[in-house]
Amino acid sequence: MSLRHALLGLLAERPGSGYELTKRFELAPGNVWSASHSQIYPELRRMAGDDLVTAGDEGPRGRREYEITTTGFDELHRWLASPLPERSARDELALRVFFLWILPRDDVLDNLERIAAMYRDDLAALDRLDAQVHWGEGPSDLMGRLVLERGRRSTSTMADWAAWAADQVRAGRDATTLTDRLAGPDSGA
Amino acid sequence: MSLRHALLGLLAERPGSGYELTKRFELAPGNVWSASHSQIYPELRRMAGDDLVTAGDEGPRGRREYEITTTGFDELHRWLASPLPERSARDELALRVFFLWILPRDDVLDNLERIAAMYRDDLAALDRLDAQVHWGEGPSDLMGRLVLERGRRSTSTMADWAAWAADQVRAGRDATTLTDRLAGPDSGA
DNA sequence: GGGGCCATGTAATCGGTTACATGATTGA
DNA sequence: TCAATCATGTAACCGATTACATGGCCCC
Repeated sequence: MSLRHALLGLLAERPGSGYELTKRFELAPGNVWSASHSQIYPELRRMAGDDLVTAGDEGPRGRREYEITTTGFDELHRWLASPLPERSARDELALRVFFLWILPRDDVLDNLERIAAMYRDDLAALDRLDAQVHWGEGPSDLMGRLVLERGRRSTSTMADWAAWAADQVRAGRDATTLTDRLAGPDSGA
Repeated sequence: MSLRHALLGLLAERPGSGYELTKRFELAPGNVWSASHSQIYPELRRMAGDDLVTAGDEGPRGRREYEITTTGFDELHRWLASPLPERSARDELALRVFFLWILPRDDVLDNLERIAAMYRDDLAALDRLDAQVHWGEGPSDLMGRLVLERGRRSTSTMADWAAWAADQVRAGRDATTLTDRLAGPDSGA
């Protein structure tokens, strides 16, 4: 139930409406979590029902501002003190690489190179995000920068890995095992 | 619908039963994807219905072996040629770090250090996995090793990051902004 | 005989995505 | 006036997790 805690965390900084929280999500923690408004609105209601947040009166265009309660703060603290979650092991891109062996060697190389390029693009996107966020000097900004740096390091490592993986395939350590579209008469399948 | 393709990929190597595929999942691609038997059995049935696999006769204890069809191979190729998936941006651990700022400085450090230790454990687990897998010399083994190396690099980068993040907090660049349990009389909150 | 593993299934529930749907406000 | 953006909601569906449930086979 991470969405709930993410919302509590965002509201711990300052109150906000569902719409606003949806937008905030795309910025700072967008790097590590995402949520759509269709998920956020009902969740905020449920949280109000559980006394984790209080719902303000309806404003301008149906706008309703939520504020974290002391119960909400307690829950947030409880979450942060709970055992560390396992890493989830669900990476579709890596799964694809795992099965690339069924393709001819050239296609494998093409895939790995496109993957490397994609990671490099991701890295550039993170830099753009960094420039876009109005970093302050508070403690939450420090953590935000640390998490962004995490994304940068991770993405950069993956870009390097993909390039390295392409080299491994290219280097021919296994030229005879990967199926080769242009395989000579001697090399078999 | 990655599970379907993951199963096709595993069956592309050799046929197997639902039980066996569940076990195989934990090994080679366990690093990057996971699936439980309760998900695998019904999916194999549906896949048989879609002619992606053929179900063999019932064996010893209800065991039924599945084999990939040419339609299944086509679908697997189609998947590998489809546009690269976006990276999912769903990392609960990073989300937690993002909200650590609400804790006192010492607890932040404690968390980051435990996270670094966890990554180091993960890295050791990957090495154990490596030792456990019976790597052959085929093309699928090459890709398997590449994907495992991906996990190693990623995990190692994250371990370094967490240690670095702890240093950043410790280094006091922000000692006055992160709440400090032992804050002197002058430093306020 | 019994413990452990092989082997398969179902049902409830949950979190998330996608699509559908509506309308007010603001500024060019 | 019209487009963009603010602002909120619902419903269908889907993939995944958890728990429940059953029973055969093999070896000690």
